[in-house]
Amino acid sequence: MSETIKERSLNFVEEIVEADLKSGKHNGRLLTRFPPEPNGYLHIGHAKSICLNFGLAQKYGGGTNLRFDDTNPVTEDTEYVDSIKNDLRWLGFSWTNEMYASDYFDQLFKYAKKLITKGLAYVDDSSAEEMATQKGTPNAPGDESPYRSRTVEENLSLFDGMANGDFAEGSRVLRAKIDMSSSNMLMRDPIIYRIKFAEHHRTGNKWCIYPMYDFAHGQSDSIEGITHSICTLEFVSHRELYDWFLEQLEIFPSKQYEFARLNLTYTVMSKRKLLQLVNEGHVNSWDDPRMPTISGMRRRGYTPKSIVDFCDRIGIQKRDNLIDVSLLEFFVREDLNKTSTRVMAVFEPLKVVITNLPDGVVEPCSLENNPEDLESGHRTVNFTKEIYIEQGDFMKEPPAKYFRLSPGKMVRLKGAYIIQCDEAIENEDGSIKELHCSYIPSSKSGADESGIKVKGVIQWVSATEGIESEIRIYDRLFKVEDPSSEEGDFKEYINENSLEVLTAYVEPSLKDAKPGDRYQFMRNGYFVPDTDFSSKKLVFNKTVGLKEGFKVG
RNA sequence: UGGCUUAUGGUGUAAUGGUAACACAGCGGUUUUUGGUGCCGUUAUUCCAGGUUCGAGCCCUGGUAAGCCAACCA
Repeated sequence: MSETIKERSLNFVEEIVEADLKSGKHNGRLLTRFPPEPNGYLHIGHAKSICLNFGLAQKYGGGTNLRFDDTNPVTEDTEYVDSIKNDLRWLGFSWTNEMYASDYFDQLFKYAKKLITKGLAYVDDSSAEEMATQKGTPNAPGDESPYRSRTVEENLSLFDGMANGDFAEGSRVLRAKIDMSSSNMLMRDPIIYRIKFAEHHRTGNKWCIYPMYDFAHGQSDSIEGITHSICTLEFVSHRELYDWFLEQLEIFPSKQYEFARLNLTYTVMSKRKLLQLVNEGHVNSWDDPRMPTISGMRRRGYTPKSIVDFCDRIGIQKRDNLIDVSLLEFFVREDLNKTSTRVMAVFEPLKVVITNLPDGVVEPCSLENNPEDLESGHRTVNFTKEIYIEQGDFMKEPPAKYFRLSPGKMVRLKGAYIIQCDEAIENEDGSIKELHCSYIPSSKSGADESGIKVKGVIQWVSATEGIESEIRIYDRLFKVEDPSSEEGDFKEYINENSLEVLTAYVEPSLKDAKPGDRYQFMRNGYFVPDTDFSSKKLVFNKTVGLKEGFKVG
């Protein structure tokens, strides 16, 4: 094979990085950052950003800081810090430094004073409503605040007063003095500090004033020496302000670049909406397997590799996108197909009596653990006189090309024998009660001398040795592709039937399943032990189904 | 009556002035002791109108459409 692997083309951020590296900017140093606010759990959209930021550093020999953007104590909590770090590690990334915007509160306070001293910031006593009016609209310029012309000395003293707790929450703010008629609303004297008598998860009660995002993020980047500060598209108009602060403060000129956030079909991706789903009980928790959170996907059975591969494939761009969830499912199937142990489970049992197998006989059968992995070995499953098969694997009057069981027809029981259906015993209502079949003794799997060729191979579970297990099957959370763009509230489009719980018979080996084990229930799908799993009560989550070929009806 | 950003098959991503390609999805075939996997094949694409050029998805002009911006959120 002499195929030349075509070099993967660069996305626009990589092009910028390569150009900067080539031109010797920052002496070839590269430092990115992943800046979550600790007010919610990470989701698949964050994974895109994580793969970009950490991936860039890995590819070009730089570093990535994990920085918690914790400037709003009202919504933030250490619980979220821990979950974010846990998710990041699980995805397989390690950060250069663990940082907190709150570590810079002292420095930020000094920066604010510097701005005041330069005549570029002032304390404003206007109410929120008054300031909103002053702001104007995107189509009309704003008006200057009556407090805009306070002296440097007065501003300095008032700002100290704010920090000392002399003023009531909401009574005063510090604003940058820029341009009330700018076409960019963010440049119309943005608020940079507000009073909040709230306990911060790290600084406790040290502060009662907290910087706004725009007065914290760029400066934090600058303090850390971040070379490429990558964020999502809604921050494009913040860039002008970002640059303005760093320039006026005369500090390290980090640069901001923006890419389009990820949207996935049949789900929502904003933390606000996900929080609503949790708080209003539409799902059970942040790590509910239906959630697009990293923790939910982990519990659902997604692998880190499948998520990283997905992020790699969707690329980085500036246009809005809505990615088909089937692409995500492709990557998890691709990974799980190679790595998961094959086992047998029956969800809708139909009893089969093997009439020519004597009572009490137990016939050990050897089954491959994974045909895709020759190292995975074999296990023994016992064949007994009474077994269960899937109801759908028998039809009294089968359609054309139906390869499973029907009166007089044969199928192979996976890893065991070929059986023939001799008689279907019916209940009074005409439904099938059980099947009487005979097995072909010379057809044992691996030693088949019968010469019989059958097209159908089905899974089965011994009725005497199989064990019961709870199975949780998940469907898409929403009934429409893009709930956020539909009329009305997104919650009107919730799929009420996204969770189905049933009881199945599974082969005995699953009693020893452990968290993190991954299984393919043959001819069905991929399943993982849930966090509720115990050897006394087996609980499996369905990650994703196998691709379906032939469909009856 | 503004500013900014974007526009390539059904979905997503390439093509960096020179044959519009790759993945997913779909469809068909083949292999198979999973109707899975693998392998092979196949359908379908440059928002519109002008312009520059030997040549335009790419450059220019003008439209159109979509997204973002008026939180003491990030």
